[in-house]
Amino acid sequence: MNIENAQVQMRKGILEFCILHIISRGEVYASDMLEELTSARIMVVEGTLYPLLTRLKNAGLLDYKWVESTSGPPRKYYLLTETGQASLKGMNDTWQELSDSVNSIVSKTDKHKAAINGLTTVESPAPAAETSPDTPSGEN
Amino acid sequence: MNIENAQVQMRKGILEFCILHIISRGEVYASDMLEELTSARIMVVEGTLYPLLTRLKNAGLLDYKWVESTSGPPRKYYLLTETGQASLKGMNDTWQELSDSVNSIVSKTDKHKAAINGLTTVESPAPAAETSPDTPSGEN
DNA sequence: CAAAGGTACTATGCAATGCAAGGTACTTTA
DNA sequence: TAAAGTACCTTGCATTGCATAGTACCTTTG
Repeated sequence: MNIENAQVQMRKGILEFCILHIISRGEVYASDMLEELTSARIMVVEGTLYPLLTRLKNAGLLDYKWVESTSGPPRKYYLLTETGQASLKGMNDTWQELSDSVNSIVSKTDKHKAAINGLTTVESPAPAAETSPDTPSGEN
Repeated sequence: MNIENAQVQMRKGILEFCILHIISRGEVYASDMLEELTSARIMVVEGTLYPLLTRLKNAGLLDYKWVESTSGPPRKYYLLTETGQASLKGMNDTWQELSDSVNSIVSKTDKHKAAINGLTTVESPAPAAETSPDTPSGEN
């Protein structure tokens, strides 16, 4: 997949985790969540956030209350339910383990490159590998 | 989503990234990739890995060659194409930025909890929030 | 030599989430 | 009163990881 698509795919599961974190700090409405995601360089828009909030509400992880605004329509302020807090605890572990796993693989590659280059950190292109024609069975 | 599903969702995009890293170190076949994923605590099975390898091959990121085995059927040894190497470079940045984003959000929450608890690091349960009845419009 | 076991690989439909695009509704301003 | 700003909603689609069932080759055993 191309880089943009890779970014989309890598956000799956992550966005919910981030949202639960943001809401866990106290009641907050959608626009504030978007601001914080943007400042953390996770670029999402309302069309992504509202369906996610609805899904989390329906799954029992969130509750909300309407609050009148002094400058526009009323707003939904969200907070975590106890289910949501429990879910967030679990996802903390999930994220930590996944992140450790990925970083251990990445650092093995970096060490491998360092070893090949005699401890220099300059990356040199690997020699192009020859592709032999398929043998036992045809192209899949 | 529950924790197991969260793990599945969080792997989207990540698995390809890990596979590209593993293959970037030199030609390798599927069973070795599975071993390394397992040792990094990313538990996948053949039914997940082979379709991914096929997809990456079809996308031009990988090549393979058949190699006779001394103890079973022939094996496909995979290596990255130049496209695959370029893709991996891009995904390094994608992963790094996403990881930094998530960790910044997570650490903001931790600081918030520490502030609430008067700089102790012991987590205490947040008081359950009251949910008011819906007001301007019905339940979504 | 045939059957069984081990190993390697293939194919495919499904579940689930993030996304894009179009939309409604309330409040404020001109 | 209409336009602009703000807040929220809906829905179909793209994509990947997964589970399951399957094929095929090689080695070992009977």
